[in-house]
Amino acid sequence: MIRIVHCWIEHPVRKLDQTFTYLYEGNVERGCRVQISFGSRRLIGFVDSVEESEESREEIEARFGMKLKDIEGVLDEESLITDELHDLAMWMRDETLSPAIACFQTMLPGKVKPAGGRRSTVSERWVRLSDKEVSLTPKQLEAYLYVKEHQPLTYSELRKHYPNQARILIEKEAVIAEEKEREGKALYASEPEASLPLSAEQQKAMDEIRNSDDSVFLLQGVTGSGKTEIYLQLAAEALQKGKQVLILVPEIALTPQMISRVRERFREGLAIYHSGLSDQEKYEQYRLVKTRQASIVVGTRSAVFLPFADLGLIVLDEEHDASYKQDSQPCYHCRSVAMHRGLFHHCKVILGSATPSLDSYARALKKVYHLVVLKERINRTMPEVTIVPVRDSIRRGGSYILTDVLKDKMRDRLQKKEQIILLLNRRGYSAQLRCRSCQEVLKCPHCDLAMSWHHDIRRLKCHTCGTEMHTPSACPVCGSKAGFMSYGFGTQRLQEEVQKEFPEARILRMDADTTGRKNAHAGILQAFADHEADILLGTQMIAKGLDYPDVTLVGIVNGDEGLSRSDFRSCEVTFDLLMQASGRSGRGEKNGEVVLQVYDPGHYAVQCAARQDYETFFYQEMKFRHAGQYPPYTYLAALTVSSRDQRQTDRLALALKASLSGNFQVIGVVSLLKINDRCRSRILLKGKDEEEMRRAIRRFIDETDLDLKGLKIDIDPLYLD
DNA sequence: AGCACGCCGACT
DNA sequence: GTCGGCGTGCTC
Repeated sequence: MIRIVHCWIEHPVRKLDQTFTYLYEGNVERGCRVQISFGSRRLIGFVDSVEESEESREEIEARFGMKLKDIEGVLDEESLITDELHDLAMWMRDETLSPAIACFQTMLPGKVKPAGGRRSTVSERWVRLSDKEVSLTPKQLEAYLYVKEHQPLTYSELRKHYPNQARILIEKEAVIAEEKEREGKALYASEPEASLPLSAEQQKAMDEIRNSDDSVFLLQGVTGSGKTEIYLQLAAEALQKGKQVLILVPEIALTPQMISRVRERFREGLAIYHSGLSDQEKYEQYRLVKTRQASIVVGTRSAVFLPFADLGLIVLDEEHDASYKQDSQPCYHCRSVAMHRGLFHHCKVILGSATPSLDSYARALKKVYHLVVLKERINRTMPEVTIVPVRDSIRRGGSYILTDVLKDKMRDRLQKKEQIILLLNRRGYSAQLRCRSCQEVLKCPHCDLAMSWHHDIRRLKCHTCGTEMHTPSACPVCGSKAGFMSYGFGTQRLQEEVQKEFPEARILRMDADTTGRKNAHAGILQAFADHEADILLGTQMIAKGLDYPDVTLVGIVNGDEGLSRSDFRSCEVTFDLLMQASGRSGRGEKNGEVVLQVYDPGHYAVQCAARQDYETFFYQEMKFRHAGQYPPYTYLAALTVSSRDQRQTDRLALALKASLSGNFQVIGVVSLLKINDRCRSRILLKGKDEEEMRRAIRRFIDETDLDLKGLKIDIDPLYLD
């Protein structure tokens, strides 16, 4: 018998996004990686399907009308993916219009990706008793009995207890040592904590979800209303039925509280999965899920692809968060994938947020999702919000960084020994430098964006590509040596200002510059939780999820800066940020307060956030979206072309525009800013029928003979600038 | 993407 | 006469 094997080729080229047929006489199944020769090169293939045939090789080749090569070797004994995940990859290929192999690569942990990555897995030495009788010294006998009691155990653990005996036991063959693939350990609570009592409102929400036959729920609960407890109690029920649970969070480093609450609650194994893990660690967590040693997973976007066999619940916390969308190929949205998997497993999917995305809330109002609302905070108090117009402060000769109102309130809280969070959504010291002579902003040599001055390292940084450099002695535009003026301010400058104003205060700064090291997030947050500082100051990364009972004042320094962006979602993003950040205040016994320093105090995003009024914001923003025919009233698809050469970029973009037509608008070509030395141009499709736009793009890809490298397709893009 | 094959200009 | 330019096209 011979096997006819159809494989995807490890090649990200669009033209090669098809299966190629090989022959193999040994055993191989769908979802294994295979070594093949392709043209003159040796590549890895990923098996899509296998046909068993009794025909001769010649008969098969005649049937296919071509000569077929043999598979040179099989890399995996068992399939890396379930049939469900295989279908999911195919669905993603359709949905995101990206090559199948790119979908498989996204789904699998680095170690077992079809392409790239170090293949070898880390192994570990394990010891167990042999059945050989040998004479031992008393100390050796003690070690021998230790193995007997604790086996199987690792060699390194035996060495820890019996450093001098371990090797001799193996030499005497009293115990056998063998190498095994290293396994991860699931986390458990040895003594699970009891559920917290639910408020009447929580109980009602819980019952509504539990007793409904709907599959997708939008749980909208104001910050501090106790959504997590509902997740945990629903999870407990699913686990009790022997099912698995997936809890998705936007960014793992910022949710230590979520992890510890999940870990302390259940006796079942917990796996943690996020992009900060090394390939080996990811692989271990993946194995934990596959072997069902872990029944519950807390993870970020990529965790949605773990090989669950029997999911009982999927939770997507902070469902509006932009990090659920991958902005490189395949540009998938974790929310859609989660719902797709929920459908397959017949399990409930809970989308949770205080500020649902407009798209989700609109769907909930249309009853596509089942809307469940929590209106009250557990402690029944909402923070008191003060809007402070920065212009007034400037007009009166005050600071444009810290207004007097904010300073007074900070002084008051510091005196009471309560904690303060200050949010400024910009890193660095100053935002930009301008030439004193020609007034041009100093830009990154690789991107069309302003360089930011970082005072601590006395260098300029590009926040987009990471380039660092010294201040040039002459202006690169006009050549003048007149020097530069700084404009705008970032977290470093804010820290300096606050320290000047409150010399006694202990300040922690948290932004991309102070959290570069692994686990630096956790360290800073822990220090703040332990009251090692009075003020936590940082970028938007401190706006999400944190829960510190002694924080009674949150100051948002440049609250509405986001409104000046040109993106159609900028109001929504700003509103979310203000709401989320305000929610960090007054979560404990003491009443909380929030100060919003803004330039446009009348803007509806600011006004609604100050009143914690999601509904009014929603309807206002929907009017704006309707007027501009933006999502959720229409669907968008962004096609971005990039290359080193502006002319080449334009050529492909224009060809794209010329050949795309259908019942949708084609907007552009728009030239975007250069990033990392790549010129970029974009075309935007806007229409009522998403599938029709996909069909048109697919047709173009199939029929064009242009070189499509550098083309990024993003169906339903989140940001346009 | 590679790496063939392929059809025209300047050299020993 | 040949060496080699990189244009076009294929890879089971």
